[in-house]
Amino acid sequence: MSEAGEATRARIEAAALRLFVEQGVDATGIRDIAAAVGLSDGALYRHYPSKDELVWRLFREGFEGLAEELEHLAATERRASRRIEAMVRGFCALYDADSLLFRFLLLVQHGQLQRVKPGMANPVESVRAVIARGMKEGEIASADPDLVTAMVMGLILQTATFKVYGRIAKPMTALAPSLAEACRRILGPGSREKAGGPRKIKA
Amino acid sequence: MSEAGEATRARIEAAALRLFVEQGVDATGIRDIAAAVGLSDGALYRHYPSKDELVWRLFREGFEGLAEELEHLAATERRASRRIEAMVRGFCALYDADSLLFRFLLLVQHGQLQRVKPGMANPVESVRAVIARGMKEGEIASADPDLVTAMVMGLILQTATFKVYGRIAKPMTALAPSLAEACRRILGPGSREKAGGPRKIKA
Amino acid sequence: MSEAGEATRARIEAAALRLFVEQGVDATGIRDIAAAVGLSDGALYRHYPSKDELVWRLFREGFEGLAEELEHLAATERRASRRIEAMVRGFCALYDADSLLFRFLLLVQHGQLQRVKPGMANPVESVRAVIARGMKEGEIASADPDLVTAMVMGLILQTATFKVYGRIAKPMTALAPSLAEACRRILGPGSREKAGGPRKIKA
Amino acid sequence: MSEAGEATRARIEAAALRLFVEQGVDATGIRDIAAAVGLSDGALYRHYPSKDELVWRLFREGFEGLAEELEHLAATERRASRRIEAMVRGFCALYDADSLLFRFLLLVQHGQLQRVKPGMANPVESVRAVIARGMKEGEIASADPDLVTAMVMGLILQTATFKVYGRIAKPMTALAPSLAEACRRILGPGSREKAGGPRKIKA
DNA sequence: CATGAATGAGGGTTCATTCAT
DNA sequence: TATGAATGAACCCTCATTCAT
Repeated sequence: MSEAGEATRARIEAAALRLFVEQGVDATGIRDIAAAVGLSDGALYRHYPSKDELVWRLFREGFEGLAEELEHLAATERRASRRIEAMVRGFCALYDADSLLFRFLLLVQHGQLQRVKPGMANPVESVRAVIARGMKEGEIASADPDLVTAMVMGLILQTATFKVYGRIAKPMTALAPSLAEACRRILGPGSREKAGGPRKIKA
Repeated sequence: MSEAGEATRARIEAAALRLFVEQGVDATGIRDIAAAVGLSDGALYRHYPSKDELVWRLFREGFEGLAEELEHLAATERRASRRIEAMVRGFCALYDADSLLFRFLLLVQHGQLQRVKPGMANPVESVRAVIARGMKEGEIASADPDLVTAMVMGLILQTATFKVYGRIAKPMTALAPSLAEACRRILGPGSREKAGGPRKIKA
Repeated sequence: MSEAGEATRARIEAAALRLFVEQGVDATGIRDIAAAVGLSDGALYRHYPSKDELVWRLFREGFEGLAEELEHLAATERRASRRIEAMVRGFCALYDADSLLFRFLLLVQHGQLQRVKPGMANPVESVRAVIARGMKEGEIASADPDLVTAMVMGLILQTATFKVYGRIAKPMTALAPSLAEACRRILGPGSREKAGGPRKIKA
Repeated sequence: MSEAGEATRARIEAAALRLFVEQGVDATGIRDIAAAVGLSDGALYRHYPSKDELVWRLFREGFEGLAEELEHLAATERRASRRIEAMVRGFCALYDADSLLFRFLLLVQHGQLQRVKPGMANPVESVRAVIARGMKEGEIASADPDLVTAMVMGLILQTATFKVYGRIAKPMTALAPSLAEACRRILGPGSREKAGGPRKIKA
């Protein structure tokens, strides 16, 4: 009972994710998903109360899962620069392992972000927390943490986006060192670093 | 006729842009736009052959207009680093002047980018061209130009996105110096620069 | 414009009323109505925002129209017994002229009555008002006006219902004198009437 | 099995009756009923072959049960006027004891009456038989028995309906004497009664 | 007996688009 | 040009019913 239900649910999620990414959410009908899974339309409603809810759950799982993974990654390191690097590498590995999920996240974020509640695990907050802490502890140059977070995330996400559109062919994992180095430069050395490095970004 | 037609068309575009950004493209009906302009539904078809076409024209105008503006900006400077800075400042100024347009571009890009033909003016190509040329001429550290383009653009675009969601309050113009500085760091010094700067990004 | 719209609306109402009575409201689809009018399904929504609203408007028009007619009828007479008689005769005439409307009212009342707002014209209130006034002015035997209203209305409505089911063949108009006489008996003589008549109903 | 089956069936009927009255038959799904009883949807089909059948059996049981009760009541008395009074009192007592059943009967009658076959016990026929016999035996004024039946029944049913809608607060039992008195007046004295009473209704 | 996943027809409704006026 | 009635396909969803477990 639970077994068959679970399996069906997983197949629905996989099919929905793929179709949403391939055709867009609005262009993908509940019937398309059902047909892809080999089910009738009505059957989907045993597993999800509505299409909106299906989209939201897919988004939420990926969104929160990513945040938790990033936080886990950050927790494995003690210095800010190493934390960032771990997160960058981790993200790249996740992307290569399941790019569909990230393309979906990228695709629907504008519609779903407003449903994200303050208490939820949130990758943006995860990154921001590492950066803000690094600034406070003097390992990262002081600056507006939101701006720096935006820049660091944009770096990564736009690279992933370029991959989606075929502008970049290499796997993200191969680019991880370069992305990490770019992050390092943007973050700059904190006050506790030895002098002589590049000046910080203030903003 | 042309005069009144032009004016009507401008009002349609303005209303459509606003509604598309506020509610999403699919959630905005032809009737919503017509009502916002004070027209009946059928009347819109005097000006645009279809909703898809309206979206595409809006996208294309903004997309090509941005590319042309960026190229114009780049042409005002002779050194790569100055070109980049001019483009960053120019983009920020444009964003502050008409953020709706950029939000629209950000919103619909995933659906429209595939319609962009090679010959069209393209902001990504504009940025990439400046970067590639800077590399060839030794003003920018050699690296994969696509990767560097992605990183530079991501920097800017994600910051703009953060603004959209209220994470960042300052106008983009105020952030332009910081964004330009970040770009400079990512691009690194070329082989013709004096030694002692940070190492280049290779990727 | 208005002309064609009005005409279509009238045809929709007539078809809907007939189908609702023939098959029941829930068993009648929007498509059935559209087909009966020779329209496509979507076209109905230019005239009515929803099926529920169509039902409600039909009910409301009939309900309020009946109330107004009854009040008009009552206003033509000065003595309570004559008022009642006028209302009974009037109702019977209306029924014979448009039995579909009354069958519809009878059919959907249980679902629509809760939407009736206190301020609305209401046939029950109209009848009750005449009865209550007759009691106050001593022309009708004092009793619980709600109970008496129920009895008087039930008299009439159940007769109409019997007609619907074919138990009674004669037109309501032919039965009006008998119905009026029955009402008279139920209402009884007021304190101002001469003695010797039947005793009043107290309840 | 029979024992548990019987109990389950009773719980299903009680839940169905309540939900049908509260929400309407069409608005009440098989799932609502199942959930109210603590069963799964499919399980109901062990007890009833279809929803229509469930509705019909509920109606039939109440309809025939009422007829039988009325006939039993009528059989306890020998004079027509006493018979009517007994039926009125009996109906009122039944209503107060199980108003849900009568509300259900009132609610679904328009849809179910056409399934009533001539041979079935039928409260309308029961009442009509008493009235017709009373006329034949000279205890009730001669008139169209169907009309008189309609009037008598309407008297009672509309009062019950008013109770449903809160227009009348007292229990039906308390109103029984008034209702009986009203019936007496409508029926009038037969030819065997002493002179001087009110004239008969002819119709 | 009971479960709950699945069916599939049908529900009301929306919407881009057309066209007579 | 502009209107708004009309189209018709497609949408998401509900629901009575069936059936393997």
